[in-house]
Amino acid sequence: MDDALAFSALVLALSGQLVQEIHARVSQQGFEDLRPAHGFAFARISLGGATTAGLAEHLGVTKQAAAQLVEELVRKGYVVRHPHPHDARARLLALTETGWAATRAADQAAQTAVAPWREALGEARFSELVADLTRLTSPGPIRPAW
Amino acid sequence: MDDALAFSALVLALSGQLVQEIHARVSQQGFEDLRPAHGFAFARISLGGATTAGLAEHLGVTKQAAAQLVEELVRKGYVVRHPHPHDARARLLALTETGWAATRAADQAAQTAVAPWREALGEARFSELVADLTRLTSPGPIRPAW
DNA sequence: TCTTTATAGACAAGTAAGTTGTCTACCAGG
DNA sequence: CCTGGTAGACAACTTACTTGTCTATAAAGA
Repeated sequence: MDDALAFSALVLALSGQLVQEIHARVSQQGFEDLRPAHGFAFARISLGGATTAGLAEHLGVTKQAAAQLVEELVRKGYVVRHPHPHDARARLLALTETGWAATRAADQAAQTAVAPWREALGEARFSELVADLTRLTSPGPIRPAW
Repeated sequence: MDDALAFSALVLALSGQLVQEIHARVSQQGFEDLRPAHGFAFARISLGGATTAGLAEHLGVTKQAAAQLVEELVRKGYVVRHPHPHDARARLLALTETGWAATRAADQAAQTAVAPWREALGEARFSELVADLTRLTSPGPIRPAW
């Protein structure tokens, strides 16, 4: 077979489509100043205990880039910096209520975007696919495709 | 269920992984001055009849961006511009022998990158998945995820 | 045939989101 | 208490685009 490139292109197209769809719905809910990358920052920050440097590693960017992103999110009111209890150099990141609202909006948008796949595959095959994805996809930084 | 965001993240991670793996192998074959985006340009140009403006539409970028990309590929010896037989404004794009060699390398790299999926799913389920992808993924411009 | 409108591509400048490089303040292990 | 490592800030630079404008050519209608 030689549909390997086609398969890759399709997966890339699908991921782009999901990202775009989620982003569009989140924007529509009033969060127009957020970009797709912000969602992955929110996901990390919402777990608690995140610092700028930790976020940088999670996102696979330099800490300078992460610092810029955090600064932007703070300025826009989605994130606050708290003093770190055990390290005077570091700041603990946390979501504001607005940040949580955006996170909930993204979650709902993702459900809607993924719904066609759930339907098309059926719940069983969908779960299998998720399992395969979890197994075969090496856990790495969350980054745009290139 | 609320694994919709997780599913999206996994698909994104997978596409990034495929792109990176293909890119790495192509680089290793001696094409170190190519980026992932170039591959999609090659794919369009190899079909024949491509112009800069047509390429721009295919890639989902402005024609200025496409012109820069073409200029770069010409400078690096992967692409040549021929006069268009019926339109004195346009130039027909074509791959050089080096361009074809890079295309073949990418194809082979994709096979290798996709092989684990073929094995894990089995040929039948893999084909089903490709069919589902083809059906559910709206044909759009080939772009990085964001 | 002439005029209008659209298109291919070039040239120039601006922008977004990263990068490298350097610095200070603070931490932790010997 | 010194020495090497880390968190984050500040600055300059780079890349891969963008918008805006221009000329030459094409195509279609009066």
